[in-house]
Amino acid sequence: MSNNEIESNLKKINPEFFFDKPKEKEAPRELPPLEGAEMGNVVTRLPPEPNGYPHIGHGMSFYFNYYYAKKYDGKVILRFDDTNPKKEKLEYYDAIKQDLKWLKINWDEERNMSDDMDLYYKYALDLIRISKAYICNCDAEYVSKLRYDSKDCSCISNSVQDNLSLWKEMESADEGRFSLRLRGDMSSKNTVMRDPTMMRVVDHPHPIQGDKYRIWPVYDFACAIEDSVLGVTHVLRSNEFALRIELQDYIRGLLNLRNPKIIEYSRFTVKGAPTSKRLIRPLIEKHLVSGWDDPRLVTIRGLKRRGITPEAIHMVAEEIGLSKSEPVIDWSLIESLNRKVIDSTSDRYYFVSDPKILEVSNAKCQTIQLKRHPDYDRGFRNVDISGKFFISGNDLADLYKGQIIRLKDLYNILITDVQDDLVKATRTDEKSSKDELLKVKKIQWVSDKNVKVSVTVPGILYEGEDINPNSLTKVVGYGEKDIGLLKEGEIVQFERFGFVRVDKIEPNEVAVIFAHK
RNA sequence: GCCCCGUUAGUCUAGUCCGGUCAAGAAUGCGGCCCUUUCGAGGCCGUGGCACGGGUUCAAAUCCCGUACGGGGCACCA
Repeated sequence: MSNNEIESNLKKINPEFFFDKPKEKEAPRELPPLEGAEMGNVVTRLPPEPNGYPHIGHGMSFYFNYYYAKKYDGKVILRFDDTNPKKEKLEYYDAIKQDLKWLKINWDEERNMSDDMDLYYKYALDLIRISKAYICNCDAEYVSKLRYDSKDCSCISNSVQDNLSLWKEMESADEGRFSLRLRGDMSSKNTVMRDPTMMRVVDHPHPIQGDKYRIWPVYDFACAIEDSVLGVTHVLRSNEFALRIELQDYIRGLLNLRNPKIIEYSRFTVKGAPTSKRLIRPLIEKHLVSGWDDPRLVTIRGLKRRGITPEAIHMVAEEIGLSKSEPVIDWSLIESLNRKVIDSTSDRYYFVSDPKILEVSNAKCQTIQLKRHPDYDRGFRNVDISGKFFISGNDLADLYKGQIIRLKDLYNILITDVQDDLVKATRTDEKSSKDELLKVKKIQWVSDKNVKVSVTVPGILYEGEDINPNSLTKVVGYGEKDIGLLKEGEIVQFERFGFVRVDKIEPNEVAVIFAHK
């Protein structure tokens, strides 16, 4: 049989097989269902450490946890992981909450790990009593070496009584002298299981608890307990914690605590932007960026200042998903998603960079109305015009004598003279029929009643390993007068220039930050 | 060094557990066309990929072994 014969026979047997199925419009991307989630019974947590300002990576993580709590009609707990008094600062507790609110991520309950010190003490003593933890007085470096070699130190043979009395001693001991270590498994391939420290002395006031406590839990111990006693059902976190699941589950097992379901994903980065506090902090300290809200940074505050919206950040999270590979996204993705969010709500204004004078000889003084948005009804802006205009130097470069162009939304002009920074023209009705207008070059303009505008243009901070010294540039020009009436934080579009966010309104200048085209 | 996780178009992602419907995407980028008094938005079309090498099987992106590359862990940080 030839292929054609086979096909025609098959058509007789099952004609439906050959129908072209209509293309179904598939649903937009959505995060996958959460394993083991029951409606109304999901509890997640947002676990920031109050030691800096959150960046987009934290934002993703916050969003995932928030998203699933909402999706399953559950609860999300904001829990500050503040068990290292040396690193936490009071200002960050509040800053993080502000950033979360701006991100439109709400929480149902707020906690600090440091509120539960008594609980950690109780469980620490439980571990000692069941002989699953011991006080170790070896120095950190020595312990580290032994753990590396899977060897016990002699402290492991301390009796329960020894440990209980050493615990008392530890309460007033110098920092570094004693630690409480779990009896884990020294031969485990998973090095975090090799008798890790659970509690240690930190001789430093805590931003909330002050000097009340000197013995502090380490992350694994506090987290193992908190995730259980707070009723957390699902933990969504990045994979640097992957090896701690075994440890935290083991601790909970010893203490008869319930395990949450843990889901991991890789941390992601934005190309050319440092995406960790570890990398951002030195940039600030060396004044290579202006602060945590520098618009070149992908901190939440940096993104905000640049005009990226919370909705766009949510969309990025949904686009990336809980991926285990290591995504390196390009700014263009953020920009594209952000454009979708702001395009319909951004008023349009005219702005000319590198302004050059345009004189229109037979123009008359008048007030005209321009639409704030070409596609949506957002009202009008009034512009007073005379015969003197400013146009952008870029546009001037393409003009020539005898050319007819359109001052957008105004009228056509015939160019009569082009000099380095001056153009002369006369108003004309030529080429203004609908058909002709389609082909006529249209440029933005600003009347002589205008406002000075400076646009800060954030660029890529890193090119490969190297800092880009020209990552922040400035474009100055004139904008139509109403730009001076905008409010700080507003996002508008300068036509044929790009979207900008108003950063600061000063008496004689409006400072904006360029978001993207 | 040891251990864990990953590798699907330029980028991002679904599929991998339970092999065939996957010559695999609704994203983004790029190219083209349409629309538009913005180089924005919108619409349509196109471009382009299963890291590599073996094996198992009638059949492998999917299972097994190995290699390479990337990330993470081995803190009295989180």
